[in-house]
Amino acid sequence: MTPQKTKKSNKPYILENQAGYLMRVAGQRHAAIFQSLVPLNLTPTQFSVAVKLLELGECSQNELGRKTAMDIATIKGVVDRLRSRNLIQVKPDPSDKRRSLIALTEYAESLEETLHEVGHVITAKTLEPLSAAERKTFLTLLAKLT
Amino acid sequence: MTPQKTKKSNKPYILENQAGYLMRVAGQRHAAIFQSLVPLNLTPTQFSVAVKLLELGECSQNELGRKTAMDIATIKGVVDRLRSRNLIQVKPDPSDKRRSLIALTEYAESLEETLHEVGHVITAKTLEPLSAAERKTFLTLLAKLT
DNA sequence: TCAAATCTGTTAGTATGCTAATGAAAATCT
DNA sequence: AGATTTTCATTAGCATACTAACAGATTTGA
Repeated sequence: MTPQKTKKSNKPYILENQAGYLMRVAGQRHAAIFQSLVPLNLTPTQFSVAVKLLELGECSQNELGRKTAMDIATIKGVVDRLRSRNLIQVKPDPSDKRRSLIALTEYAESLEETLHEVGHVITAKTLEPLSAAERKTFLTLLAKLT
Repeated sequence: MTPQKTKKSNKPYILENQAGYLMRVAGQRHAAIFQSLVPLNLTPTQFSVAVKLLELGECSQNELGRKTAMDIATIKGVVDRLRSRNLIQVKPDPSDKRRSLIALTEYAESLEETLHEVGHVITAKTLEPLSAAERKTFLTLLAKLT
C-alpha cells in the first residue's frame, strides 16, 4: 500500500495514441489516395458495391448491404446513386414482392479489370509506408478488429 | 518467359482483404463501442475536440481543427454543436479580428477525469481481440499510415 | 507603402453512416 | 388456418467529412 489515499490512475490520455483517432486519420489518408486513383469518381462504398456485384451477380439490396458491411439505410443511398449513374439496374424480384434485384449494367461489368487493378493499386499505395512483412501483419491484426 | 501472350495479372481482388474496406469495418465496430461507453452521447470528433481543449486550453478554431485532424468545414460544425450544448465557449480574439477563441466551459472541464478514463476504456475495448504485443504492433503500424 | 499572398472563418452542396419509425410481404409456429 | 415474428425496403433526421466559393483581416515582400 502506498501512503496516498485511493486515487485514480493518472495514466496520461494522449489523443494521438488512441486506436479510434488513428483509425480516423488513417482513413482520411486512405480516402485521399482512393479519390486520386479511382475511376469515374466512385466513392469507396460505391466501389465496394460494384466489386461485390461483380462477384455475386444479381442480388437483393439487403443482401448486398450485408455483404459490403452497410446497413439498409446506407446501402439504399449508394444503390440510388449508382443507379442514377447507370452503373446498376434495379428490378423487382418476381418471386418475392418485398425484394429488389440489383445487378451491374453491361457498361459497369466491362470495367471489371480496371476496377480490380485500380483496387490493388489503391491498397498498395495505402500500405506503402509499411514493409511487406508489416503489411501482412497489419492486415491480419486489422481483420481481427472487425 | 512464359509461352503466353502478355496478359494482365489475374491476382484475384478480394474486397475483404483490402486495407480500406477493413479500416471501414473496423471503424464501424469501434464507433459502436465508442457510442456505448462515451458520456453525454459525445461523438468521436466531439470527444477529440474536448480532450484536445483540455490539453491546449483556449485556441482558435482553425488551430483546433489542425490539432484534431479536421478540416475547417468539419471543425466548424463540431464547434457549433458543442457550443449549443454549452460545453465550449467562443469569443472573438481581441488581437486578431479574424479569429475566434474557443475554450471549454467550466462544466466541460470538470469532466476531465471521466473523459480520460472512458477514453482509455474505449481504446482497450476496441483492441480487446488483440494480445498486448499485438496491440502495440497494431498501433505502431497504424500510426505509420496516418 | 501598398499590392499580393496567406490566413481565418462562413456557407452551400454532396456523400457516407447511423438510428428510428413505418408499411408491406413472407416465413414460422402453434 | 391464423397469429406472431421476421424480413425487406423506404423515409426522415442527425453528425461527420470533404470540396468549392466567398469575404475580411493580417502578413509578406517588392
